[in-house]
Amino acid sequence: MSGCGHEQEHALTARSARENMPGEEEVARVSALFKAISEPARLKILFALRQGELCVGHIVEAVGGTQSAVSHQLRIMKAAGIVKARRDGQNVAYSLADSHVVAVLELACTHLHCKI
Amino acid sequence: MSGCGHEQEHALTARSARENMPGEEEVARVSALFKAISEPARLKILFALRQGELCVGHIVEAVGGTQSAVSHQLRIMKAAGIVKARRDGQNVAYSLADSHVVAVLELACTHLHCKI
DNA sequence: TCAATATATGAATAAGTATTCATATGATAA
DNA sequence: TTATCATATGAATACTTATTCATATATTGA
Repeated sequence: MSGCGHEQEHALTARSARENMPGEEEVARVSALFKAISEPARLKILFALRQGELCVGHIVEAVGGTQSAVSHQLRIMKAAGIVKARRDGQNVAYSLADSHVVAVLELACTHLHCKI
Repeated sequence: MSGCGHEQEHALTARSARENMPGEEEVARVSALFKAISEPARLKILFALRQGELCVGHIVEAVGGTQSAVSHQLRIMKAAGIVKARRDGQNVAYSLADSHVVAVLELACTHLHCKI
């Protein structure tokens, strides 16, 4: 396996990595969160909602695609705790669940050296 | 489409969303980044590398799975600019490309109210 | 050079996920 | 209540992505 030249240094790191490895359930939750914001179509919805609350019809206008697809995507992000919904008469208005989402987005953009 | 009750407020937001929507290419880059860190197997590798540089053999020990699968996952994360590789004799040592990655991870955990 | 070890990779299959289509639900106004 | 508009959803298909298996490459020591 690892007759690694840095046995001394790496062995400690490896042991520490095993000991500090989060459990399957926590890993799954983090995974679900990133999956929910990793599809281009959903990212566009997030970028739109960054400007403020929007009802589904306006989201469809802003990001393109069909009403059905957008609705499915909103459901996934709502289940992941990324957006929240509020019924408003015939419409349903969506908004970002909290500020962490935008912060994660902006940090990612910083990493990519892009000026979104 | 949207005879939305909040026409006045939402119309401005919707226009702003359209105007500030990043281009396809930028969306794709952000998407690729989040995809790269969204698989449980890859997340585990990131959690391991958070402790410091590790060669492939040690990563396999820390996260489980086959050598081949881990190698494929490392390739994906390297292509996404998340980890970097350094040959060290027979081994290849991997480490996190920069601190933004850990920051994104930790922010995500904050969002999920988990104490990783 | 040969054998041994560590890592990488192409191709196939398996698994997972998005999109579409048809239709259902919920709300309003007539 | 009925017609209409906005949104949601189940099921099927299409698409994308991960994992496996076999094997290739690279490095070191004998």
